[in-house]
Amino acid sequence: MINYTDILRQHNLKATPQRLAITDVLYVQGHITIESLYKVMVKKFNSISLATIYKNINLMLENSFIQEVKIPHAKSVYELTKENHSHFACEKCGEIQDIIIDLDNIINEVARTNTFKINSSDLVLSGLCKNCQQN
Amino acid sequence: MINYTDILRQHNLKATPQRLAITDVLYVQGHITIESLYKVMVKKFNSISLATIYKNINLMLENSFIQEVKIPHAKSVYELTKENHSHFACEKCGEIQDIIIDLDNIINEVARTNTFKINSSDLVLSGLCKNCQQN
DNA sequence: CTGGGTGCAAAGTATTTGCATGAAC
DNA sequence: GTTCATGCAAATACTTTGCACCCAG
Repeated sequence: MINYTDILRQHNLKATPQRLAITDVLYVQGHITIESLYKVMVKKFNSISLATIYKNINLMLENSFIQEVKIPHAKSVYELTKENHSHFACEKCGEIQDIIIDLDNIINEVARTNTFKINSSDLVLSGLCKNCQQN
Repeated sequence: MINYTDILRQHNLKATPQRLAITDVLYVQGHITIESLYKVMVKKFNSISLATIYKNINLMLENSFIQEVKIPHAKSVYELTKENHSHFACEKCGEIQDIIIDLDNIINEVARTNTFKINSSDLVLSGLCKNCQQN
């Protein structure tokens, strides 16, 4: 388990056991829904409340400590903020994978042929993961 | 106003005035949230209920007659199904624009270097539209 | 000690469901 | 006439808020 105490403090968040556990879960799982996060957290803190989950997720989002990823036809997942990347979502099992895709050429091309200024891009590819192709 | 009666019937949906109005609004507006759609519909049918909006949106989604577009940091919008395209979302005024981007090369490249099979892609670019860059 | 965090309960918002009436076909 | 849609009200799901108590710093 990575020590996120200092990182939380840099984001002006007290390093409570609940928050350390949330960051640890995010680190280990990579991507997780609110519902699954709550289920995992209840195992560690049997009296934790959903309100605590929501409050912390929202604080961490405001801080850009984590990011929300909106998945077509599924619930949003949350992940620790890292360098730009895209996502693959398995339509059958729901697994989410990070994928590194260089979108710079595309974004530059779009910027050149349009009147708007692009600040960020969100790409989700959907399909079947290796396991789900076979079963 | 385009006549969507036959198209609705092809999707096994009765062509009620409410449904024709929803399709017309989607056609004219391009992209709309549930909330805005409801406000527009109330002007046309003063006793329409939100339940009718949701039931019809859900039916049309199941039919692939319309699509949901999930926008980062904003509410989902709905649009009539058309050929593959991506979206631009203005972070300031919320305007959504369709953009045609050829992602085939990228998707082929990703498919070649990964173990999953890709069925669809959802790309949303965010930034500032022409107007919002100036004001 | 002090300020912020947690957990509970209640409130608020979003969405779905059941059912009687009414309209499409 | 039959089937399905609408609109209302109630139910469910999801998320936020207020507050008393508690813990990190």
